[in-house]
Amino acid sequence: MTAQGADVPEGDGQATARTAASPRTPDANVADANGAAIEVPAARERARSIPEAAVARLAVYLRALSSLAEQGITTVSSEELATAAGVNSAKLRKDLSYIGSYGTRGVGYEVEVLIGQIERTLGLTRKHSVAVVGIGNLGHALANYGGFPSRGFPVSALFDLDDDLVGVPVGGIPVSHIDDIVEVCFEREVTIGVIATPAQGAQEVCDRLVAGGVTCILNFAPIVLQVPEHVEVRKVDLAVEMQILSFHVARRQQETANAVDGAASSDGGPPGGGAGLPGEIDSANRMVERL
Amino acid sequence: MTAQGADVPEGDGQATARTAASPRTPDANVADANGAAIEVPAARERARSIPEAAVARLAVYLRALSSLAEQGITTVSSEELATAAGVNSAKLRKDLSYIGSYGTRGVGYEVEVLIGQIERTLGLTRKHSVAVVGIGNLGHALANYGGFPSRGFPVSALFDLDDDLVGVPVGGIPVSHIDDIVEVCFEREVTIGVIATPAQGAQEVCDRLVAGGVTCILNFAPIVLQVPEHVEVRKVDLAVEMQILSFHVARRQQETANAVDGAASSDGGPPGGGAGLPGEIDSANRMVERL
DNA sequence: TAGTGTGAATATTTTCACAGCA
DNA sequence: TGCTGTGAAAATATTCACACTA
Repeated sequence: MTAQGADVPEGDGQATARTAASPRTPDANVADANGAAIEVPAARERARSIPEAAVARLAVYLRALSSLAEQGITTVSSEELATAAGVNSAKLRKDLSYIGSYGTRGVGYEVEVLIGQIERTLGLTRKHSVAVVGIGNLGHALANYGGFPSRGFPVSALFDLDDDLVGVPVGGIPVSHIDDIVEVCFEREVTIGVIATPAQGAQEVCDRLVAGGVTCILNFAPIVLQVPEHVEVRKVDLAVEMQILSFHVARRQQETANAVDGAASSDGGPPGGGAGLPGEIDSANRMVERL
Repeated sequence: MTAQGADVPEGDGQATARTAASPRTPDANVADANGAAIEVPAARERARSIPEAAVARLAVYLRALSSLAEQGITTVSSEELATAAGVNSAKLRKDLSYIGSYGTRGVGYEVEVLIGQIERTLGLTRKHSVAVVGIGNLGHALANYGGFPSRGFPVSALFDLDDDLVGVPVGGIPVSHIDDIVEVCFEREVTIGVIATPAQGAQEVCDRLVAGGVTCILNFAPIVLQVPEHVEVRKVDLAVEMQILSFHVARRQQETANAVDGAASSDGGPPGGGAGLPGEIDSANRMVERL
């Protein structure tokens, strides 16, 4: 969850994305909105919301569906769509059930309908202005990226610290100075901030984005950002991804080793005391900083 | 909800796409009946039983620890480290318990020791050659990235389709042609392949990487890769991340709206047939393709 | 005394499996 | 007949809370 999900220690908020549970029952849960909303912290009412994990998958389904639509396909079964999305059909059906019942028994789903419903659920029927901070290699990549999704997530602001970069248009948009984040974000109604700066400045940048009214942040910097409750942060961490892959390689090798020898083996872990190769990982951790 | 916690998804949340993952898992550990694994299992057995989610977090702890080490701090309590990593201490302790008991009651953990143990667990005591395929904006960013982690994950090969690019050194390494993936990967013993190509060519590239002996793939292309059982795929999908953020914005707005009005619930779904704005999302789905 | 390590209690996700409808 | 929608069971993951010890 890629990660990302939310780990919420306790607080937890009351998510309320009407699930359209039972076809009928127009309000039903509106009731708890009463008590829950006011009952302070411990009010872990958790109305029936869409599971975090399911939300992430909905985006994947959406892509698969778009692809199908492009191919002119108008109907799909859960089985087919599941395959295209890389999940099993039971999970797919369950996920879709969270947003309502838009399938036809014995037939499947109408591609266009499903696309529309998922878009609605994900809030994609509205535009989300994006600001990219840190126009280094990655920032350039993001900014240049064909004007970003021509629609849906228009990049409307770029920021960097470097004076030589300020004013220079990247991907069609002139770079502004970091000092103007608050002002510019308000002006252009930026909703999503993408932090592609080195770790050092990230928190500061984050604070400014928040001050500028940004409520969603996609963080590429290798640090844990501190943000107020109402701000949502998702982190993309290349180093972590690589390390997870590394773990799997290691595990696999171990398995093989286990299977093969079975005896001999000098005990797990590398020789030497316990400090492994600290220096090695150190650089790995810095890996993304200048990405 | 927590904002912040975004990182470290639970289960899957974020980006893992284990394409051919067989939901199977017969009787995983249960130790291989036949001896062999009874003395050593400490590390081995343990390794395979670490929850996916915990593995991802270990990488995060590692970074926090490295940071502490740099500051000259030699000891940390679970509370402190947890804060630095953005999780709660209970979870952190549980995670650490998966790799062994390296703390001192009443005191905390020795930074260096923990670093060493986590590195070992993640298999970071060995180098993992990386190949980047698709030297577009993102590919450049990855390749240029200071030679990638000077150690740990050296980029040892770059590939692209463009003849004008072949031979040109990027980040110090000359770009090879995609047709030579298999050969070069074997030659340079590439373990991790990073796919930064448009969606179209991704599967093909993936197949070649696998043929070249690559067992881990980090996929930036917006498609679900088909791979054999023994290959591990992790997916980083910008479009998905953005859409998840979008979802949270939408949910939040709904909550506010709900709280305010509270009546007049027009029931789910936009009027009309229900197709939403297909065109809009379409572009969003293509968003990453040329990243 | 302060803080780890962990069994047990919860909470969340995933899978099953099947009733019910087009 | 074929496939969706979903309770309910099973599997995972997260939190609690506390015994235990350096």
